[in-house]
Amino acid sequence: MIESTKLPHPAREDIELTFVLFALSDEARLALVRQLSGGPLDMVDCSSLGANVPKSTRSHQVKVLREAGVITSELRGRNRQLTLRRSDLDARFPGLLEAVLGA
Amino acid sequence: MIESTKLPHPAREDIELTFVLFALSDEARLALVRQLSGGPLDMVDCSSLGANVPKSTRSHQVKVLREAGVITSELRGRNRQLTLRRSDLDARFPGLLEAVLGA
DNA sequence: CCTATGGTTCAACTATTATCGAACTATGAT
DNA sequence: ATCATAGTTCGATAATAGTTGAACCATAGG
Repeated sequence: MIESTKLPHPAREDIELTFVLFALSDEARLALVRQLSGGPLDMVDCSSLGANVPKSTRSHQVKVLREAGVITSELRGRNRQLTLRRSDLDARFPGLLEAVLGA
Repeated sequence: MIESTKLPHPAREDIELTFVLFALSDEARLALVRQLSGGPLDMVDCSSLGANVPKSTRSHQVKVLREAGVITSELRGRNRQLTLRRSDLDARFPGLLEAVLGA
């Protein structure tokens, strides 16, 4: 049995710039990050992921962002709460997130 | 006969964020951009592109950056001079380049 | 004009990434 | 316990991106 409840997240110091840039270089993922900039959201409430998109695809997009260190995905009740790792990103790449979100 | 002397560059207003982020999400291309942040360089002098890398590969990497609007590639004599489009990028996505280069 | 240099383009191949259905897992509610 | 909900994981396939050699193009210099 694998602990799928706790998904792996990179530590702050292990977040790599190229991975972050790649994760943000997709319209759908970028839209999700914009939505999360307003505060944490349950995955099911993330309209930016698309209504008629299969959940396996949504899960994959979220995974890319999570593995890059852009968001956290925590189990809360029956849902997964997604949170933008704002302080980690700001600490590691000052100004980057602001510039991306401001654009 | 195709005008390969003048390669297409997107206008400032046509530079898209996701394309820029994608172009920068590759280590080799990012290294080139870092090198160009010190000023324009002829392609042949861009050590960041790798010494034993075939020219077709170098040309391709440069093309991705050019088509994304990150650099210009101008024919100067027998060489191609690469220039970081700093003012265009700053105008379009304030703070982005600084954040990426500063990281 | 001829040649060398620096680079582009093309075509084929490889590798990575995206999409999606199906099966499975975890939690909450009845 | 059963069931519905929310999501992950797996495996297959499609789409996109990277690498490279060979052929071609443009300019500088003899």
